[in-house]
Amino acid sequence: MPQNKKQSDDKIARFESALKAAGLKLTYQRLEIFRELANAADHPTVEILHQRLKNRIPTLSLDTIYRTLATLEQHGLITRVQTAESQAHFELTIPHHHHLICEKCGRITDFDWPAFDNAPLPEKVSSWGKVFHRKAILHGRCLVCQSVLT
Amino acid sequence: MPQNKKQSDDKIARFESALKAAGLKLTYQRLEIFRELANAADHPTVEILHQRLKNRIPTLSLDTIYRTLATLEQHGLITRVQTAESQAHFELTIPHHHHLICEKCGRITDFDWPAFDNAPLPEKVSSWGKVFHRKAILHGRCLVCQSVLT
DNA sequence: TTACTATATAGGAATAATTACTATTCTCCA
DNA sequence: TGGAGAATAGTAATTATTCCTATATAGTAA
Repeated sequence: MPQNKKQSDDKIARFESALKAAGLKLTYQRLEIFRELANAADHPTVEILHQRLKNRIPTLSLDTIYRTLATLEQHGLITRVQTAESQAHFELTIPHHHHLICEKCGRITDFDWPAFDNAPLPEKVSSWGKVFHRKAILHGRCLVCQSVLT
Repeated sequence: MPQNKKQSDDKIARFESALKAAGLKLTYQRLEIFRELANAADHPTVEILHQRLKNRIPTLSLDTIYRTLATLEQHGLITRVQTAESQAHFELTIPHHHHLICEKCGRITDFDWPAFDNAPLPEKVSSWGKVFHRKAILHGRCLVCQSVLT
């Protein structure tokens, strides 16, 4: 899959220049944490990222992941996903995408909804203030969990 | 405001019968925690509820609030609000309402958006599974925070 | 390259939010 | 009104996250 490889390289390249532009140092840890998140189809937690990365980087500390994610979030490179769980989930910053959340397994799936992105907002909203981002979150049960009892 | 008083009584009455129907005991603490949440215009955290209630109920423990909210959430009477903060926020369960979140002060404001509630979902969603609830979350800056520097 | 300086990391300690434990109290029903 | 089971208060424990500090590293300039 040369196309996916190419896209992945693009992300890394953009990441590297974004770090430089922000005056942040390009460290092995930051690169690998970002790469892991970029390749993850799910929306991993800090703990999960640590599990996945410590094979490659045995000395990687949890604190570094927390710090790195916080730094990258501040610079808009990654986004903290809102869930009702106690552990925070993360994803690359991708505009205009929305979330399906299975209330049984908790998995978060991305989907696009251009009609929602472009729909006019209700009047009350303009009297509240200025909106920068909009997000749709759908809760339900995924096909896998529908086929499971209870 | 006899109308608001009436609505509040209605909520309490429905709450009491919901507890009975669920086989849960009607305790002073549960009633007051629910009442406080029902009257709150904001979306309080456990800590805030505790602050507000301990005037009336000095011995009320944090654990009771945590336990009570968890119980009421399990029975669908209240809802845990998804935010990026570490502390959980709660509200009465009210179908078809959405959230405006100010990225400066963090305050959560409710709004209605019937056009969103009734909009057709993208095709991909039906191949994912079955959707029970949909929610729109708008991030931006409220008028008060717009008038503040930085 | 090499040396320097400021930033980043590892590892462990500390904090914050939430949940568990247990003796006591209270609700509900007979 | 009494008794059984559920709920609470107070505290201890756990979980998620952040802080602290000595060491290591990246980026820069000679």
